[in-house]
Amino acid sequence: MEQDYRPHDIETKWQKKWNESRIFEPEPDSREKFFITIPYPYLNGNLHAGHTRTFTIGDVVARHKRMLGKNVLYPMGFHVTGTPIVGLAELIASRDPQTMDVYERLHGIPGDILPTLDTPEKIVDYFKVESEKAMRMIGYSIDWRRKFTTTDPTYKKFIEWQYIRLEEKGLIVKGSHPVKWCPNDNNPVEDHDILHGEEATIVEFTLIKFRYKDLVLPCATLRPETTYGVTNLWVNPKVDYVKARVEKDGKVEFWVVSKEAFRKLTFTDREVEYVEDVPAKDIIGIMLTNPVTGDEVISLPASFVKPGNGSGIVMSVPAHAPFDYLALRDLYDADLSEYGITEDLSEIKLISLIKVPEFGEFPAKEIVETMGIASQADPKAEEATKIVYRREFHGGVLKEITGKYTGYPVSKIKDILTRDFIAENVGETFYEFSEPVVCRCGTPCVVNMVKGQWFLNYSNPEWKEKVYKCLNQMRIIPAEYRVEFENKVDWLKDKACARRKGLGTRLPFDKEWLIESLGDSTIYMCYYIVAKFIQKGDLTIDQLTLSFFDYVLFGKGDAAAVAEETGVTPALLEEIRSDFTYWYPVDLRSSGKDLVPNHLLFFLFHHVALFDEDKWPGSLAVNGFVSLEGQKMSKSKGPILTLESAVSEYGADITRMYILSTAEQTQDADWQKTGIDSARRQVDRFYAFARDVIESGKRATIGTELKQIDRWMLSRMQNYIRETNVALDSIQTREAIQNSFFLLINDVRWYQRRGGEALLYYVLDTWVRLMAPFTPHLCEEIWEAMGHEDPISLAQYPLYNDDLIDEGAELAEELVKGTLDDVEEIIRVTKMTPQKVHLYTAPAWKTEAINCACTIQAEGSLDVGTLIKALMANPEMKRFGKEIPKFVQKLVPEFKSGGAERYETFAGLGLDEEALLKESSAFLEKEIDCPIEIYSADSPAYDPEKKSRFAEPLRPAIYIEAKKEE
RNA sequence: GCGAGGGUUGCCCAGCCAGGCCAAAGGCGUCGGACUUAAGAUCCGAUAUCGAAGGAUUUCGUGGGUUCGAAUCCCACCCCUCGCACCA
Repeated sequence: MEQDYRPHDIETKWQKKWNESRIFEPEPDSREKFFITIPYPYLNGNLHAGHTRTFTIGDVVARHKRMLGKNVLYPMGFHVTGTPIVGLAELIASRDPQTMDVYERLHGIPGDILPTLDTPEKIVDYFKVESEKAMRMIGYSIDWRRKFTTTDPTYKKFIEWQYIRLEEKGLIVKGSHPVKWCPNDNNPVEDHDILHGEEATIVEFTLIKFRYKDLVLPCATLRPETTYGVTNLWVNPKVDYVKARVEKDGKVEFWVVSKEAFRKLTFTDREVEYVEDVPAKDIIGIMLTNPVTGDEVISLPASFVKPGNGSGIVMSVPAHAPFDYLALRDLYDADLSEYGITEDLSEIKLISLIKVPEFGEFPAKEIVETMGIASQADPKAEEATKIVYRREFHGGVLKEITGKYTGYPVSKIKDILTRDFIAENVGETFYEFSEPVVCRCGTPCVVNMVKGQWFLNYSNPEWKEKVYKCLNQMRIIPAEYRVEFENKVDWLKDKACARRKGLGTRLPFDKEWLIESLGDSTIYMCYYIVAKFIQKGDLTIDQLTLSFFDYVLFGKGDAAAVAEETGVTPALLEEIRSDFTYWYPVDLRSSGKDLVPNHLLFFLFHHVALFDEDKWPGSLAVNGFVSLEGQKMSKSKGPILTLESAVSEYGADITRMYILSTAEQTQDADWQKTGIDSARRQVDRFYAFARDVIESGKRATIGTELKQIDRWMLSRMQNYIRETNVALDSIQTREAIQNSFFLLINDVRWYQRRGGEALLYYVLDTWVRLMAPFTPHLCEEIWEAMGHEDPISLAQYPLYNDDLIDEGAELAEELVKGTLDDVEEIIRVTKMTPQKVHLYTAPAWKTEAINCACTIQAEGSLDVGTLIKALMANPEMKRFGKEIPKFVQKLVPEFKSGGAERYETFAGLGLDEEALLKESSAFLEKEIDCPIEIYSADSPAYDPEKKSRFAEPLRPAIYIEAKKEE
C-alpha cells in the first residue's frame, strides 16, 4: 500500500476492475435474489447531493445484501418525460441570465457546451451521459446493461401497452377537474406564474340549492350536514345580485347569485347565461324551501355576507355556527319592516343536528354565552367558531334529525352527503380558492373546470382496497411511515394523467394527449428486465407487441403463438420470461421522502392493478433531504452541490461515508464543510491503521493463545457486527457507521493502548469487510494488500458469533478502566502529584454477600431484610455483623435498579480481582506514571488511612500518597 | 385548517416504542497535555455546576399527572419543519 491515502487513484483502479470483471451484472442462479430499485433521476440538471444520498443508500443496501450471499440486482435508468426539460431548453435558448449562471457555475456545465443545449433532446443526451459518469465515479454497483431513457421508442411501446391494459380494466376515465386559471391569459397558472396567493389551495364547497318559486338560491358550505339545521338564509342588502340561466348535463335552472359569483360560475363546467339584475330587497324576507328537509325558511338581511365568497348567499345554522347565532340575535329587536319582515325573529327555533360531548344542545349559543361574546364584531367570535368547528368535526356525530345519516361521525360524512345530494339534485360541488389568487399579469384568477380530461381512477374503492392489502403485507422502513402511506391512499383522488405539453408517450387511445410523466414511471422496474435484451440487440421495436408484454410480464397467452406473432424465438421468449419470474417482484424500493404522496403511491397503485399478488413489491424505504450549510438546494436557482464535484474534491469513499453518517434515514442531512473535512480525517485514520497492520507483517489469528485483552477485543467486535447488521437491515446507515466505524475504532485504540497486538490482522480482516459497503474502493484496496484474491465486494459479510462473546473479559476491562478513571479523578480533584497508589480489592465477605444476593435474586425475593438474614445465618459472616447492614442497604437498591447483571457475571465467573489488577498493574503504572501496590482488603500489608474498608467488588478502594513538595 | 415529523447537555445528534448504574453514546468545536524545530496529523485528558478522595447538586420545549423511581409513560399547552396535488 502507498504511504498516503490517495482516494482518486484507488477509486479509478477499482472502478475499472469492477467494470471489467462484470461482478455487478447478475444473472439468475440458484441463490436467493434481491432486487432493489431507486427512482431514476429526472434529468433537468446534474445529479446533486440529494441524489447522492438516496442512491448511496441504495448502493449500500445492495452491497450489504450481496456480501450476505444474495444475488443482487441494482439497475438504473433516466427519467426525462414531462415539461421541466422543455422549459429548461427554452431558458437556455433564450440565454436566461440566472439559468445560464446556475447551470454553468453550480451544475458545472462547461461554458462552451451550455449554449448548445437548446433543445430538450440535446439536454437529455448531455445529462444522461454525465449522470452515468457521476454514478460510476462514486462507485455504485449498478448493472448498467439495463439502462434506458423514458423517451426511448421501446420504452414508449411498454408505456402504451401498460395504458391500454389499464384502460381495459376501467381504471382510466374521462372527466373534468379544477385548475387555477387566469381569464386574461386564458391559461392555467402554475406556481411560478402567481403574483399573490401562492399558498392558496382549491377548496371543495357544496352548493345547497334552496328554492323560491322557480328560482334556485344556492348557498356554498364546507359542511353540507348542517343543511339539516338551517333556520334562515343571509342576503346582503348592499350587494348586487343577478339571475342567471344555468345549464349542466342538459338540465336547466335559474339561479340567483351575487355578480361576483356569476362570473366564477362561467368558468365551471356549466353553461351560464345572464338574465337580469335582481335587487337584493327582492330576495330578502322571502320564504324558501330547504331542499333537504322541505322546511320553509326565511331570508334575512346581513351585512357580513361577502359577495365574493361562495354564491353571495349564506345559509344560517345558529345552533352550531356562532356567527349565525350572533347575527340572528342582533336582529331580534331590529325593525325589518322595510324588507316586509314583521315576524318576531326570536320565535325562530334553533335546530340542533350534531351531538358532541363537550357541549349541550346548541353549541354556538352555549359558547357565545360562556365566552361572553357581545356581537359579530367581537374578535372572540372567530375563536369561538374555530373551537366549535373543531370539537364537532372530531368528536361529533349526527343526530336523528339527519334521518338515515344518524350516528355518522361528522368527520366522515362530507363525501357521503356530497355524493347523495348531487344524486338527488339538492346540491352541487363548487370549487373556490382558500385565499385570493392573482396572476403575474395582475388579473384575479378563478377556478376553471377543464373538461374532457383523462384520469387515473385512483378514487376507485376496490382499487384502494387492493393497495391497502398490499401495504399490509409490505415492510415499510421506517415503520412510522406506514400510517403516512395509509393516510395518503385514503386522501388520493382521481388524477389527471394526460397533458398537452412536454416529452412523453402519446395516450394510445387518444393520441392528442401525452401521458403525464408521473404516470409513466410506475411499474418501469419490470422494464429493466426487458431492457437488457433490447440493449443487447436481441429484440427489435416491432417485436414489442401487446402480446409480447402480456406473455413476458404477465405470463399470459401461448408462447408459441407469441413467438409466431413477434418473430422472437421461443427460446429467447422463455429466457426473458424466466428472467422476469426470477427477479420480480421488487424487494425494496428506496427513495426520498418527497415521493411518498405521489410516485411511491402510484407505484403501489399500478402494481396492484396490473400484477398478481406474488409480484407485488416487498418493501418501501424513505430517506430525508440534503441541505447545504443550512440552505435548501434548488436545481434551477441554486445553491446546489453536484455529485461530480463532491467526488472530485473529496473522493468517492469519503463522500459516501459522510453523506450516510451525517443524518439518519428520514431526517434531513445538512452538508457542511467541517463535517466532510472530518470524514476525510476519519477515513484517513482507517487507511493508516490498515497500512500499519499490513506492514507489520504480523498475522496471528484467533487460533493462537489469547490474552484477556484479545478476548475483550473479539467480544466487543461481535456486538458491533451485530448492531451493524441490524442497522443495515433497517437502513439506518448512521447507526451502522457509528457501530462499524466510530465505536469500533475507539475500541481498537483501547486495545492497542492496553498492549493488544496479536489480533490486529484478524481485526482488520473483519473490519474491512464490515466497512466495505460504505467505503468500497478503499476496502478493496486494503483487502487486496492483505493478500486476498477475490474482490471484497463478493466476500462474506461479518456475522455475529456468540462463541466469541466473553463477558468475563469485558467485565475485567471495565474494572481496569474504572479503576484508572477513579484514580485520575482523585488526582485531578486533589491536584496532587502521586508518589504511590495503593489499591485494595474487596474483602472476601463482600464477594460472598454478592454471591448470596445473586442467589436470592434468582429466587426472586431479594430485599434488604432477607439478604441480611441470609448472611447472618452464615457463622463465617458473623464477625462482620456491624458492617453487613450498611453494605446490604447500598447493594440491594443497585440490584433493583439495573445493576444486577454485572454482579451476576462477576459472581457467576468468580473473577479474581486481585489477580486481574496485578496483571494490569504495569499498564496502570504507565498511565498514572507512578508505582502501584495491590492488596486484598482482607489483610492489607499497608493501609495508613484505613481506606481498605471502602473496597467493594468491582470497585477497589484507593489510597494515594502525594509526592511531598520540595 | 388537515396530515406527518420534531424540540436533549456550545453545535450536530443518539437515547424515548420495551421507565432504573443516564450528567445522558458518537461526531464536531473549544481548552489543556504528549509528540514535533514548528504547523498539521496522531495520541491522552477535560468540556452542566460545585468539589483538596473516586462525591454532591441542578438538567432533556412549558406546566401538570402516574410511579419507590420519568429524557423515556399519560394529559394539556407553546414553538419549529415538511406535504396538501395534477408538478417532477
